[in-house]
Amino acid sequence: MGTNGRFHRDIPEATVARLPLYLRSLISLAGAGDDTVSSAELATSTGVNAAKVRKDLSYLGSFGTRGVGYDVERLIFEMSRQLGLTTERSVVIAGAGNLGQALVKYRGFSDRGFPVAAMIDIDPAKTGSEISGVLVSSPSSLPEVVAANPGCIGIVATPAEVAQAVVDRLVEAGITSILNFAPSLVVVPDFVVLRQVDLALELQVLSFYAERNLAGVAEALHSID
Amino acid sequence: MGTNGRFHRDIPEATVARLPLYLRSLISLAGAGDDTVSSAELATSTGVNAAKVRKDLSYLGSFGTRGVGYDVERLIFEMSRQLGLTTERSVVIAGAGNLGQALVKYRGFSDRGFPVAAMIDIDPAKTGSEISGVLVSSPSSLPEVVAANPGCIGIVATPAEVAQAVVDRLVEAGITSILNFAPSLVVVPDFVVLRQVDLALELQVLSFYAERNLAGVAEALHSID
DNA sequence: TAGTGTGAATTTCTTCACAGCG
DNA sequence: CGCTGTGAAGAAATTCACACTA
Repeated sequence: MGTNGRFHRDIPEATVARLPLYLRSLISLAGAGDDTVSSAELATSTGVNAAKVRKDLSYLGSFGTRGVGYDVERLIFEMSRQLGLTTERSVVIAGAGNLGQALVKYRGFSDRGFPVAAMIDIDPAKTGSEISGVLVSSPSSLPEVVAANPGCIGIVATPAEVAQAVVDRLVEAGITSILNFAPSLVVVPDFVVLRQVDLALELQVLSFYAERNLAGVAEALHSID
Repeated sequence: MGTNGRFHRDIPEATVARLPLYLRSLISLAGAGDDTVSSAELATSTGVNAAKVRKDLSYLGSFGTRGVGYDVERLIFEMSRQLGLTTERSVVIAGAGNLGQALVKYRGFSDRGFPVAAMIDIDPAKTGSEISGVLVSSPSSLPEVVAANPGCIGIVATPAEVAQAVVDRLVEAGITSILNFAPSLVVVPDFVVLRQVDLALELQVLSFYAERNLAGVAEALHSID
């Protein structure tokens, strides 16, 4: 309600899902030396239409200058703040199978401010070893890991059958943000934030649109958009 | 328009994104020997509310029986048909780096009907080798690969900088469905269906909700939902 | 009677269009 | 003049609630 602008409450979900998109673009603009950007430019560089860009940005406050555009650095700052990216948040990957190993080796997380602090696996053949410089620990060491990485995000990269049990242990150990890659429903207490990513589901959705060639309709960002 | 039921046109996007969820659940129910299921049961097993389940299923046609529920096998059949899963669709992964290698080794795709037919990489040190039984070919062999796998889906697992160029080559080679894991905007012609999955973006969205602990609000299926 | 199918109400998201300001 | 910021219109998605029927 507060019209004060410093802290605009309740940013719509759809907008939140697009903020990282703008941020990505802004960082690249900043790298290219641009210091202002218009909603139209952000629109072409993100694939979101200009009116939507303006409305989305307006939820952060009024940081634009009429006739000019937005200050790139300022927007990066405000957006990072809203996204909670000012404090680095590390990641704990549960499951050192194919997907888990891939995710540790993948640069994408650490490059964008989410370093992998640890991996967890039940297999005693794996625990104690390092993958890509990250130690694989047994589930029993979860509480210590969480204590050493406050506010960390748990990533579930285990088979679907054990996903719920794994999530329960993560929550028990104090993790309150979870990204689940296992294709199964998991339930969490109210105070835990959960997101699901199902890679095969994406292929099935593609398959649907491929069948009828309604391209463009399917162009959506993961799941949300 | 057609009230005939055999082929309900224009299923809403939001519904399409949930069909794979129902399918996953139905397959597991079928495996457990259930032959009917109610919207309430599907609701609890997918995390979607019951009214939404019924509305979604109604887009496929009227396959339920009042007072009883839905026939599991029938629903699986109709849903698979709508999703275009009756003909197997293979996948070509562009980029044999960490993410690409992870995806080939990952069972999730082939287990759910999307076998990996080939990998493509420019690095001559990689081409010719096999990863997880899949041959890594050079980009020049793309046309043959596509010809050998009609209707295949292209997966882009390359660095962001080259994603657009890679997508262009895929399209040129005849691929019309693309799943892009590179965190960058890519543009495709109208007849090509594109979906984006940005893993770090998911973490950023989690970070947003973690910051304000508005849990539950964030519970959404990637992707889109 | 138990559970579907669906119009109608509601909420959320998108798009339009333009007043207002630098 | 150019571009933001935003009310208001419009579209899409969700939820309600209940008539209907196997």
